[in-house]
Amino acid sequence: MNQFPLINSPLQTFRALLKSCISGRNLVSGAALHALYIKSFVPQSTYVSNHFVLLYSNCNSLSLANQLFDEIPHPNVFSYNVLLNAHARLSTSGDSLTALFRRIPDPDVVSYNTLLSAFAVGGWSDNAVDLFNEMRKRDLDCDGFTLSSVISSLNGSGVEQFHGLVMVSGLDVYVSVGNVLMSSYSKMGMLMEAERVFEGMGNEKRDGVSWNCMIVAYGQHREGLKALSLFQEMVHSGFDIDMFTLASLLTAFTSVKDIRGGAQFHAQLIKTSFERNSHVGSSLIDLYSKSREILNAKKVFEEVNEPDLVVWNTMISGYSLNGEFSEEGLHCFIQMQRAGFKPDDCTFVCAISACSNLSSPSQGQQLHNLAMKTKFPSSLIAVNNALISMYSKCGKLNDAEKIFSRMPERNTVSFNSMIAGYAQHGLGNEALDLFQEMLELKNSPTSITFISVLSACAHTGRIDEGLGYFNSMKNIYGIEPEEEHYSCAIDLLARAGMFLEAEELINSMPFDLDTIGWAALLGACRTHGNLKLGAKAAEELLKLEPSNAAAYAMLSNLYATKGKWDEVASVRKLMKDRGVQKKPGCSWIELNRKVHIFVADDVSHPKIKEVYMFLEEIVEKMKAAGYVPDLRWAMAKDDSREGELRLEHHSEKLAVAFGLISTRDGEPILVVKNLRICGDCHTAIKFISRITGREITVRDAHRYHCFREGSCSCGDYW
DNA sequence: CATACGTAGG
Repeated sequence: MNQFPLINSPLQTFRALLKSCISGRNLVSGAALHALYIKSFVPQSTYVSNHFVLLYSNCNSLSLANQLFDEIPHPNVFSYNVLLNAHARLSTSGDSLTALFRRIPDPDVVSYNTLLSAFAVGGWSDNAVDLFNEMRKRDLDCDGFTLSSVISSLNGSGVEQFHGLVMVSGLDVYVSVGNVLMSSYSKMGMLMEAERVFEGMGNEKRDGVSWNCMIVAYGQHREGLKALSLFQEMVHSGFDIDMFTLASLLTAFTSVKDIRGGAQFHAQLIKTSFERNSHVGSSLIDLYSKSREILNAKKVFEEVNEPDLVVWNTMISGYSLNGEFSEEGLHCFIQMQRAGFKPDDCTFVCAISACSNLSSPSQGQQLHNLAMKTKFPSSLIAVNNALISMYSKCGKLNDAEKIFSRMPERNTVSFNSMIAGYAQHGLGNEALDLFQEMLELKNSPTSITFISVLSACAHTGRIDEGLGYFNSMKNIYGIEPEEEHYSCAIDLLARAGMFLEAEELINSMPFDLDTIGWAALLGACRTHGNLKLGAKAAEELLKLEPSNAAAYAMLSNLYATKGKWDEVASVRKLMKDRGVQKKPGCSWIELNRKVHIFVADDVSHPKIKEVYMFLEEIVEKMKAAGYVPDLRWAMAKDDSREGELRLEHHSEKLAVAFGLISTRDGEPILVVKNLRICGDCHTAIKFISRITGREITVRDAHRYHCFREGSCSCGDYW
């Protein structure tokens, strides 16, 4: 029942009704009251008008709020503040907010706070700092709202100074200020300081958010157990759990890769009110995606009650993290828009990286165009970083460079992406030059930077330099080398034929070499004809991955190089006994937005006759130029026309031939292969590039090969 | 009458 006071004056009743419409976001009754108000003889007051602006703002109608504001005869600072808040919530442009703010004749602390919080949400930290300094210049007293917004906008930088300011001005009584200090310390990697703030608050000064912040902090520092026990303590102390608590705890499980723990916790949530919650849902989707359980992620996604933008973004990101589901990721991107959501910067980052996996430059280009038409609430930097990776992975290194050079602002990830692009394309010198530039510009390298740097050194044969960087990781930058870095270092040594040093490093490293490292060692042994170590590497690799067909192939190839045909046969038998199937190789090329796929000995493509004719002709020219088919790659024992034909019909040759006959003279082409390129094809395409004068890029499962005028960018290292 | 902290992603 409505409990309106009966004896009060009509005006009081009117105000009570209006307030109930505002808090209940009841646009229909509110608008009726508005009509009544205009028609009545009640004197129009700024106070009541402000309430109507608030009503329309709460009901998400910016245009009505604007319209009504313009009709207020004498707007006061409250009127402006309410309108400013409406704009902060419902519009995206930072400039228009500032313009509105500048129209306020005499802005008060709340005006400043409202704009500051909008800056914090939008990530415009420079604007926030400027505005904060302006406040202090005007001698306006800051309060807890001011500082929590400013500190939050800075993403942790300068947290110690602000902590000092908080203490001297006595603003530590505000819980939110303590909370944002904890988050900031955690973001800066200062877990101890965050804990100290949390301890200092004590249970009486904490709220639920304080606990949530601390759980998030433990997650950020890969302290899954501490996060879990803090959660239990929180429950014990009688604090209410909310969706943020649960989402943060799930994120902590994800950060320590504790899938079991996360899934167990998920099971406990089923049949609670949080089961279909969107915050919890997005954390679960992320947990399952990062554990390569994409089907479980999808299941959670389908069960979320009202998926919001974050949920959609997480799902798209999940698909592109699980590369083989990238197609689904793009599909999801389209469905999201059909469901009425406007993609934000994060959506584009995820969708663009799906295009990287698919090697689809045309879809990537489309997304690029679309992204450029969109005004993002936060900076473009992440989108540009994703575009750099996408264009390099799609073989369009020039476009990646264009993006990089035109970026108004770059961060470490930008450099990492561009350096990785150069390294993957075999442009070791360019990669290392950019690395130097990065250091000169005082961008700190990360562990990801060093993976590209080390592989660039390996491909350019810079052994000493590479080892120097490897050692500098820990000594200069305090970055502990991980499995991948050791694998790169092994690769570096082994490619140069320094097998003793490689073995020494393997024996002294703090963990076991991973599959990538053993594979690199095996590959190098094959190139250098090191039977003994190669056999050991193959053994170790097959212990870890008994069904790695490429490992058998490389080993049998190594034996074949040495003419050890009995061993070749026994490797093949072993493979057969274990039921290992060679993954069928396939190559594809995208022309005019259509993907053409070829497998070995293909007969299905409509133009296959022309393809074979072209190959027959060019092989004759190649032979005249000195090409000798390398039958070891045909799995054929002796010289035979059959083996030659089998080579001639490898999928990458078919795709290259099709690309050449379907494009204009001089146009570069890109072919993608699901496995590593075959050695004979590698030699053959070198010849083809010289004879046809074309630039042919092949992206295989491992790296890029850019063939130009008879040589390959990989320098025959692969 | 209005404003803050915490969930996804690069």
